[in-house]
Amino acid sequence: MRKLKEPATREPRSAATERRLLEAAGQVFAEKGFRAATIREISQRAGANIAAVNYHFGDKEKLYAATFRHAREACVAQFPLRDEGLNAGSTRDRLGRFVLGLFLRMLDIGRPAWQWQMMAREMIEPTAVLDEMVDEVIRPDFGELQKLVEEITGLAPADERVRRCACSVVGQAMFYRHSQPVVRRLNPSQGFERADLEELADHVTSFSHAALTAMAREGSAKRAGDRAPM
Amino acid sequence: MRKLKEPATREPRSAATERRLLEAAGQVFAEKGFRAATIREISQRAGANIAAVNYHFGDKEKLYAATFRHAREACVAQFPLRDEGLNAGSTRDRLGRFVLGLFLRMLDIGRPAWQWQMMAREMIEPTAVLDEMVDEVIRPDFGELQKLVEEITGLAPADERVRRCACSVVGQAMFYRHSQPVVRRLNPSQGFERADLEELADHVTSFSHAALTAMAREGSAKRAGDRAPM
DNA sequence: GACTATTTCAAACAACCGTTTTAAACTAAT
DNA sequence: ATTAGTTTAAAACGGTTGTTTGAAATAGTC
Repeated sequence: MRKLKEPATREPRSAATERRLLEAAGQVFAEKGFRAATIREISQRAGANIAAVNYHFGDKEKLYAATFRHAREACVAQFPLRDEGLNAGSTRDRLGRFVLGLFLRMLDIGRPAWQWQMMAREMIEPTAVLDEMVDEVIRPDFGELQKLVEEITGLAPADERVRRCACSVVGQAMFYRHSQPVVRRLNPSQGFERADLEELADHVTSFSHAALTAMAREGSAKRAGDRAPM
Repeated sequence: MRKLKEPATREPRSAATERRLLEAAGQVFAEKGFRAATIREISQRAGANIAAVNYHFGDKEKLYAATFRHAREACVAQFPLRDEGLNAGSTRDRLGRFVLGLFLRMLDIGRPAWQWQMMAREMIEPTAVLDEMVDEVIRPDFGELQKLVEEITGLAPADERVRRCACSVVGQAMFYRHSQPVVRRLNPSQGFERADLEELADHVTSFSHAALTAMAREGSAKRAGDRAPM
């Protein structure tokens, strides 16, 4: 049935078409969505035969899962949010780097543009690949942000306000991705080049930092008082 | 060809099926998306014939546009964000009412649940109905929020920070709608009942109000200085 | 009550989808 | 060169889609 020997030297033929297939599938899935995307168009863009998808990936769903995983790994590798070097500096600097990383992941023009479009589609019709992404990327990154919020506010880890503040930070950045068509219509002069993203990240950072430090003041007043952390 | 007289007394037969068709179409479009939704299922749920859609609305796209418009008008009528009575109280109270209104529009269980799912789809593949909604609903509501931000911060209307702050407020609330699958996975205990929405709105309000008042202090320091409002 | 316009119904149409099939082309080791 | 194994190619198969058709049923008017 299958080949038993695995030379593992290099994969010259089939691996190349698989890569072209993944690349084309990412673009088409992002543009059209899973249902509207056709294997015929994907194969055509990849310069492969119609049967190539079923031969290399089994069926359309498995191609979709493989494409999503491929995109996620490329994106995370390009813009890491948790790294040893990211723990240096003041809490304000660390927050700024986290927010800028979010913006670059989501909106940096160039290679991974269509990946977040697939992510947006998963928000509407979640499949198994979303669970995978939450477990392996989003939850750890979100935990890192929560720790940062705890440091700035002095709130206890179990305090629900920590999670809500982290949601507030992420939500501000996410808005420019998931509501981009509205943003572009409300403010056509808003650009999304690298410099624009740095400006937006700066705003979100100072906005959030101001809110967090204010919560630190009021939180410390309450912490000694009636509400006991769980 | 067509009827020339228009009695306009009442439309007993065809209007009823049109309404049932719109209702069913909203649910199916939200669940499956435009492409995956089938006229057969819509007609079946509405208790109408397969040809009814093409007879009453022309084709599938026109049914989609009509459905979106129908949903938008119902939602805006139920939760107005700009009203004479909403201008009373402190700026903090007005901000709180605006944010709570946003949450109720987006997440209040019951009737208009699927409408925002259609909105989310428009964010991915914008059509002409999005332009219509931006012009008639979003831009006026957003302008109201901008005026509120100007009052709290004391910034000039032309200052870009006003728009960015308004985006920060809206983005926090929008996060719980457009990233709801992620929120539910990150925090399964997060509820979306009326009481939960009020809690979330309270958090977003105080978070934003703190950031805005902080910006008011630093803004007034700068306003006397180098940067002149345009 | 007959006549006309409007609405509903069942059936069929052409087009497109994902998938399968079968054979040809290619690679690489004997 | 031959042979086995892997990859590509073209064509066809069911199945589903939006839309159209033409007749039956219903409403309103003289």
